[in-house]
Amino acid sequence: MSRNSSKLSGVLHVLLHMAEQQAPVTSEKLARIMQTNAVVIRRVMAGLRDAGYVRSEKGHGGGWSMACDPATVTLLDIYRAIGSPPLFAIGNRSDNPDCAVERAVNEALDGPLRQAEALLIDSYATVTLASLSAGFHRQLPPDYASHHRTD
Amino acid sequence: MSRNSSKLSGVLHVLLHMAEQQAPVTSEKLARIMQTNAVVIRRVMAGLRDAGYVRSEKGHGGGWSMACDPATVTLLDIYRAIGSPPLFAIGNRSDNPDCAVERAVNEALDGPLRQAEALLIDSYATVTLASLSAGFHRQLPPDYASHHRTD
DNA sequence: GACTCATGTAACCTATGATGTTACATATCT
DNA sequence: AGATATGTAACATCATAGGTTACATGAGTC
Repeated sequence: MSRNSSKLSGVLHVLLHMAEQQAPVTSEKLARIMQTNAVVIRRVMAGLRDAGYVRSEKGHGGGWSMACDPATVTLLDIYRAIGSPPLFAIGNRSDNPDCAVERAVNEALDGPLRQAEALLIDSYATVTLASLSAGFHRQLPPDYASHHRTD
Repeated sequence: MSRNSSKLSGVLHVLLHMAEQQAPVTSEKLARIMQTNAVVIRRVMAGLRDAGYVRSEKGHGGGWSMACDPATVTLLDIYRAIGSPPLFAIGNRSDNPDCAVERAVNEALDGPLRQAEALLIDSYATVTLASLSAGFHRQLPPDYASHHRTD
């Protein structure tokens, strides 16, 4: 794992796996795929459920399933659904500095940062879950499931 | 302080203050300006010294002083001198995933990330310390020192 | 030479955040 | 009733950044 974790990357991974399944998938199975804990899955999926992108059902035969059309949901939608976590590791030391020097530094750094943020947001807005799935099936046509036993 | 700290922002602040001074400035004074510890200052300045942008002198009258022409040193130079810390808070869960789904996700996220990185790097390469100083003097012409007593 | 001031650096402490884990309540299906 | 799942709080663990102390070294002052 790289040092800068990304809920986004993990959530997308989970979503694509779910989209491949007809029946609901349990947190346990998803956790096995993601090599993490079922509670962690539930935590991170809560945002998607509240946003209406997935559905969760309790009891026998329960689990997680898609509640949206992957062709109409973008990476930006997912990013927002998980709470729009910070994109950048760098930023200003202080948001409202008394020091004029610091204000000048902040201004110089902020412009590019804002541009880069807009670029990321715009890019993610143009990629749908369906196009991600397509890209995935292109590179591995036949038996996608060979890597993860989910049962 | 915002949650994502930035050595870069802090270092630039220090540099601009130093550039205003003729005589060397001690770590203690810089620490007071930055509201931190002298050891932290020395730690972060070590990279700049090794890169030759500043000089440090021991003993009486010692401290930190500029060893470069602010007109020729860019924010990118400084960024690299402090070790090119990660720019982004998001990234891939895994760099070499066995899972084809995860590879597809990574590819989709990586492109925009790379573009955004290039944008930041290019922007910072066009801003010199001198232009930062100029921007600062423009917004506060007369007595810049009123905020920070350094003696 | 003794004294003071300053950096250089290792070692340690502390706070924070991300993630993992346990425990238990609740809902659903057989 | 019993088995299966989610929902969630509470706690444990780990990594990182930042702060602090301690002490060695070098450079001026007297």
